[in-house]
Amino acid sequence: MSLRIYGLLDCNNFFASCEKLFRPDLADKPVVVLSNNDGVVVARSPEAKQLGIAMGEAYFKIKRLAESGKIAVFSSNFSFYGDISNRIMQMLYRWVPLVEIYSIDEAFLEFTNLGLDSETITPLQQEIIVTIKKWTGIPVSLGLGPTMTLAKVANDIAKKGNGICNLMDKEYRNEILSRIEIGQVWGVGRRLAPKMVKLGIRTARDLAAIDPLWMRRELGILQEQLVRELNGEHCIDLNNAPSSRKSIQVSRSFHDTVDDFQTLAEAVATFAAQACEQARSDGTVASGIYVHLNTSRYKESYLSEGKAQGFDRATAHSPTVIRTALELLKDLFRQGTPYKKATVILLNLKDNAVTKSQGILFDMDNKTPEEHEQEERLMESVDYINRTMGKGKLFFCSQGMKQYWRGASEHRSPGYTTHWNELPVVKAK
DNA sequence: TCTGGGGTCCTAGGACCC
DNA sequence: TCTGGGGTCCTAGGACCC
Repeated sequence: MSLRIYGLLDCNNFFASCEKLFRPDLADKPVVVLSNNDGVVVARSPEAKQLGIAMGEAYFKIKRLAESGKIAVFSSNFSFYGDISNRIMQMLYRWVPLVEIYSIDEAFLEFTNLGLDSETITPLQQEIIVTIKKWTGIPVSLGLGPTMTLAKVANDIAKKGNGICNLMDKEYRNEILSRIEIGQVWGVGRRLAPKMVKLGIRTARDLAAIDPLWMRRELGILQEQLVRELNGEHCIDLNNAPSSRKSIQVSRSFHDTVDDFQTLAEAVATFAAQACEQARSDGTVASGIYVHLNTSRYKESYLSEGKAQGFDRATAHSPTVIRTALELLKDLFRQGTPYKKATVILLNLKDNAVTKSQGILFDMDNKTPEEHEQEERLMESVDYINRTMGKGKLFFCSQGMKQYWRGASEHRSPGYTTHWNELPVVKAK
């Protein structure tokens, strides 16, 4: 068994970098991207970071700066970012056969058994980040290590430096780990960090020095793995199978609180329909649905409750799912409550083809196979129309026309690469 | 003033079974 | 007084990630 080599590639300030792509005038200017509803900052260009704008800062706090033209502000434009992300992810297979797309802006790469040595690996790292920048315009960084956890650490270092870092060497690794605060380590969040500090673990190096079995008893199996991974012992494997997600979640915070049933029902119906559309496009069906409501987390009277319901037969049929969602909503709804957010989750998703083949045995919904067939064809037509005529052309009346719950998105950039009529235009002089 | 959205996995506890 | 010991399955909640 040869030593493993993992890489983590991460796009720098991804959303902000995307927004700069087709706006050369913003090349050296501070750019920030806002969350849904233009609520808070979710991405910042290096220039914006330098101005002291924090991640998660409320938009109203920097509105002045934006209006004076000191910073450029964008609402998030996920279909655009998703498209750029795809281009980058596809490129990675030029260099490695095994890729795990970890998030919209990150991927793990496996360099094991590619015949690389300490001489050849750095030039390859360099080639990857330079080529991606040249071909897509997005700056990326690439960290290497013998485990995925160490590749993550390496990436943190790479991002702060010249874009590459290699932690394969044990001595260098230990030196780096002693400079990484415990809360920075992948898998140590805001709850675990204080616990670890109490146990005297302040840096990643401290954590690596702990007896893994003791850690298992103290904090659990994941933390045991973490200790081993930091020591170069590989526990977590690349998951490069096509992702088969187990749930689909659609939720939104409302710009203003919502206290009437009708508005809430329209939102919940819309989320249910969106989730079903996603499931159908993945070829999956849900065994159940969960509806959740909550008021503002930051108010004293914080209320957060949800309810689940199974289906007689796993389904992605919008009308059925919407009906169930609205029944659950009726149960949950409390008159006079200022709701801030609603969530719909499709649970325990299964492959539609497999479910169908077993369907005859387990059907409990009293429908004939022909009726199921009909439902499916109807959904196919709806999806077809929405795909070709534009998203949301066809919808269910329970979703409502007014959709008061929808908030602001005032700074959305054009769909440069995803909408024909928003393509950038090259002007000839 | 405002304070995102979408996932995964583990753990603990109860029900139930042999 | 004593009133087994496991195992599985499910769910809710907590923790983490980006």
